[in-house]
Amino acid sequence: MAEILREIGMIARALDSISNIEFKELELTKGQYLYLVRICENPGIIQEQLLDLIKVDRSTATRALQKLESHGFIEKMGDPGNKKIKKIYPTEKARKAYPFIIRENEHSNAVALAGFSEQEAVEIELYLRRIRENIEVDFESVKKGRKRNY
Amino acid sequence: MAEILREIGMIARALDSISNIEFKELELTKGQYLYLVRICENPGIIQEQLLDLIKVDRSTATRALQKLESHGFIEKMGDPGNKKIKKIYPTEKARKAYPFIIRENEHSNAVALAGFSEQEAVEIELYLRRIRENIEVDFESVKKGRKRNY
DNA sequence: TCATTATTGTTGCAAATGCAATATAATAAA
DNA sequence: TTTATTATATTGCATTTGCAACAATAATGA
Repeated sequence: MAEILREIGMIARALDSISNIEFKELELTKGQYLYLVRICENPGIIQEQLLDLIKVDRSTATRALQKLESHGFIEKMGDPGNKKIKKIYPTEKARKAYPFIIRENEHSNAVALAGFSEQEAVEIELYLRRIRENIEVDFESVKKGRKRNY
Repeated sequence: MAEILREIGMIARALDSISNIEFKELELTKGQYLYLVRICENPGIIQEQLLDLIKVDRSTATRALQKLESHGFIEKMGDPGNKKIKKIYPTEKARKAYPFIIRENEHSNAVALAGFSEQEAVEIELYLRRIRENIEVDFESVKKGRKRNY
């Protein structure tokens, strides 16, 4: 069987590291850009849905969002219809930062896919989506404490 | 242009999270399995080469290796011919843990590639290798402080 | 209805992470 | 040879990370 875990890990760590370094000039610290882009694209999203888009621990998200809020990037609003949830909205400051993040990400994406034909790029995107869909099932269940057998 | 960064990030975080949870029964804490497998497969490797195989910060690696050593998983030995480097070797304890890690990783790999034909699996492995080779150039240079233009 | 379970969110604490600065040895350059 | 530069490894410090435990509301079921 082809081995893809290590390559994916290397790529993800390298890309994340690059982004974290480059986003310091936006006064975003480690990991925050992940939340910021998704909140800008999904204003009113709640934390639990955000977890799904990012695949990170609940508590990590709570803390990251607290920091984003205290630094004026987002606002959390309670919902009168459902007191359990808090809807998250980007501030003007976040919307200002957004294009820079996207531009950086697009650049990294282009670097990553250098030498790929349009055809190949589409193909790998589809492959990755399938892999993500495959693995998120186990992620959910292991996070909930279920044991896998192997 | 196809967008692959987010999928890769989600997959990597999910897989890493699963592994970290599952390797607690080996008394390995977050991230340590990464180093352990590579040291078992490359006995005598030095930290600097390990960074290259993993894509992580120097200082993070130092600390992870210190912990692995203090917990009896590895040994670091100075080289008489080159006093700058320290060769890293797995202990018996590490070699005992190794097969479990591999088995878990192979399982995750199989889950990730569920529904892929042999042909597709090979194809994505090659794609990922190309992407990793593309991105590691930027990783090295950004880590060294060079600014990218975009 | 009322009890049980699931969902959503937060905190305590211990640990990992990573930038910046440092140290030391090896190599290159002057 | 002496100086400058590069390679390798470590540490200080501030921060993020994440399991476990908790809290509060909502949804389900008996």
